[in-house]
Amino acid sequence: MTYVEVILPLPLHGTFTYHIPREIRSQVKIGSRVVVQFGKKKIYTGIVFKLHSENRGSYNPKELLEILDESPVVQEVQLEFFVWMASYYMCSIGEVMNAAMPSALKLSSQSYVGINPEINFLEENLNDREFSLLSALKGNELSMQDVGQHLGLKRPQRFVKELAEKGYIDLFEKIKDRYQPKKERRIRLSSEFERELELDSLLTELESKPKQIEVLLSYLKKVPVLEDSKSNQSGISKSLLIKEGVSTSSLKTLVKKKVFIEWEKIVSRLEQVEKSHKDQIQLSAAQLEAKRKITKEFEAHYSVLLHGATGSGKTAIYISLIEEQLKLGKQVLYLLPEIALTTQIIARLHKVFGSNFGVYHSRYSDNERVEVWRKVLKKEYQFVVGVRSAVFLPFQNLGLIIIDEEHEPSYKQFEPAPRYHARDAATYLASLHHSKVLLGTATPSLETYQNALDRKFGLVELMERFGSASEPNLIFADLRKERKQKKLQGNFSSELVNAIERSLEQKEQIILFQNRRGYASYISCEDCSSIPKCVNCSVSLTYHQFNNKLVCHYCGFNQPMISDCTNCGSTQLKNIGFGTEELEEELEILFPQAIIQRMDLDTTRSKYSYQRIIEDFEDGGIDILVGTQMVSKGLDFDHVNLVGIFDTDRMIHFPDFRSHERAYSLITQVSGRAGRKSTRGKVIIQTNDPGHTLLEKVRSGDYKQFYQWEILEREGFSYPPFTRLVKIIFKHREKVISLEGATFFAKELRKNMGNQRVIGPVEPVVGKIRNLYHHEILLKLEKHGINLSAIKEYLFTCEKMLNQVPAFSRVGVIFDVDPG
DNA sequence: AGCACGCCGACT
DNA sequence: GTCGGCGTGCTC
Repeated sequence: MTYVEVILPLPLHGTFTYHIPREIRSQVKIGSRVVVQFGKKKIYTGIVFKLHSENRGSYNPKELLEILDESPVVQEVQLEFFVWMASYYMCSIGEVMNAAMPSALKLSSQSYVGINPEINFLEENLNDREFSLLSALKGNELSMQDVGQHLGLKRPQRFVKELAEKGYIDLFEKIKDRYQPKKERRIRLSSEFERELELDSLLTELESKPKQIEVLLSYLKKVPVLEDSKSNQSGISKSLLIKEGVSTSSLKTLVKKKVFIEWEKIVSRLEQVEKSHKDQIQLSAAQLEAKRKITKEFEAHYSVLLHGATGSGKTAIYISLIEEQLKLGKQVLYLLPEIALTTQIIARLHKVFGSNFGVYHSRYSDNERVEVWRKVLKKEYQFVVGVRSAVFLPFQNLGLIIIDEEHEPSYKQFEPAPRYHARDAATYLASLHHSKVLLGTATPSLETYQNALDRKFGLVELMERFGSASEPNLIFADLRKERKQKKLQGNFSSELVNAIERSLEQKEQIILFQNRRGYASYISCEDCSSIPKCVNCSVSLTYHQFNNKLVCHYCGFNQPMISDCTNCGSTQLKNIGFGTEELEEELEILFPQAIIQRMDLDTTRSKYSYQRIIEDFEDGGIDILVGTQMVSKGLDFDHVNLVGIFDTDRMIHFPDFRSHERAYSLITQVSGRAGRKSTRGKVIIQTNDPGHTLLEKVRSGDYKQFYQWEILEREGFSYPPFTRLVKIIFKHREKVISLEGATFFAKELRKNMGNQRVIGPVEPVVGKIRNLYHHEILLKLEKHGINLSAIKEYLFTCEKMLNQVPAFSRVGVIFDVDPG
């Protein structure tokens, strides 16, 4: 084997051939990381995909520079998974690699400049700029960016290249961001004082040095050296000892005297929790029955849908199934959407599994992710709970994948590629491992439910709420009526205001839900009705009160809040629409005595703020919690007896074929937060149209009724689950070119695929993002009797054709398979 | 993607 | 001249 095919983390199709130097030929293994040069200078980490002896391409392969791993960090099944994902979601395998691996595992190089030590130059021969750079480089290396900054040049390459040619400086590539193991300084007593006699004489010796005695006694208090000499071996962390308030300098002296030994130990960043055997889960009769049915259904199906009402205790069933798999020596992946992976659920799992499982979360740092990756690889973790990207972890023998809240749209990644759906990807992953898949939700996606009805998936229902919890009482507050009767107070119906009052009196807690999706409050001038817009995107700016700024939710552009209209100068500016901030403000006026807390992206930005709010709410430190989707999932509170839902109509009428499905599940999920224990909860849904069919279905509380109604709509308009969609997105700086490019593409598609299957091009709701104009084509493909991979090939051909037209050569094309 | 190269127009 | 701004082509 003289050549390797290497996957590089780039948006370029295919793998790249490199020659293996003879000396390292035996060490190259599939799945190991290697270091290669790609292009003129850039150095990347790639993954060995294949070994072979024939160089088929017309390229002259470069040499492999280095092998980073003795044993593979990527499993062969994973590579198979990568290949599938790249082809199904129409992206490069490099993009899959990029999404899959924590960045600390895929180092890349940066250009650096250093002084050439072999050359002596005369300062008087240098011009100002040369002198400036060379003095900055004395005993120093600078990155290309640093050079640019230092000299005030946007393109330092030109100048640097010239200097390098003169031989004054050296150019080299340096690898950045290597994984750093966490190190801890530890202290232990020198072993010669481990016995009583020596220790006594040491104490006598130190008699005149009270501070040092103090250090010693502090240590002995923490580490009982005499009683248990083994405890001295691992000693104590230095910072812990210092926290005891001992003098740092005395400790230093004692280390110098060799009384104490100080050393560095590599420690895990991951939380260590001891297993508490107290928390054996007890399943109720209904849960046991559901579990038995699941096991039964797995005999005939790979995938089973657990359709369980909110509050029916699905998690307990999962835990029980996970325990079974672990006993069989199988691995388990438990997927949760971002917002549902809370400290509550992690704490619950810790109680049962100790620290024997991994948590894979976006709040984790890259170094932490590498540690989880490595532990899965070494099989130290047989079980991982994680978000979307946890499907990429190096599992070797999965027995079960649980996808909780299966219907959640956040399982679909949109940017960047791969635009994968974690539920569907996990289902494929399971097939590679011959593993089972359990999908859990109270409100299944239409796709999944249809699969269940068609008996492609097993179906188990668990409709009984756990314990004494009862169904919440749903009340629809008619906003239109109240508006006529002038009973509305701001955004609050009298019905809701009264209910909040009662709850506050009863010392019960309240959750208010405001969905901001596709909608945000904006500013409008009352005189000329102009609206401040983002300079890069075609969206209105959202007003953020906490920092008094106008912010673009697409690109992050922001500007200070304006006091008068930029168009006509009028000071009559009006806040249109409302977000959580405005609700919070209104509440403060309506209920000045209540403690109100807002929970949304803005208030949960820092690492622990989310947790803090939840804990505060649990402890009763908050009366009213106002939030976005974050409050809808995975939180079990015992003292919430009222839930208020705002903005129902916008949810229902959002311009998207899934809006009904989304609205149904959101309302149902949020409602489930009410009355988890003993008391019957109340849910007030504010709407202008209480008679809407969707709300009728919500009221019935019967998912099947909703399904039967909505599935007809989908069939009638040929939407999923009856078809498969591919969205094709076109981007260009010029609006006309974007449109014309899309039109060209659509015409080509219609020629070969017929008029029926091709929709568009259309300008999306947000037509301009980051200064690029977007247009979209929607391709509707039948589920059966169609060669999907041939169509995908054809789409790539169309892309090439488009880019061959000089006018459209710069039109960016994105394929989004099964768009969200 | 990231980089080099080359062309152009705008400054001192 | 020299700089910054693009557009273009190429990478095993």
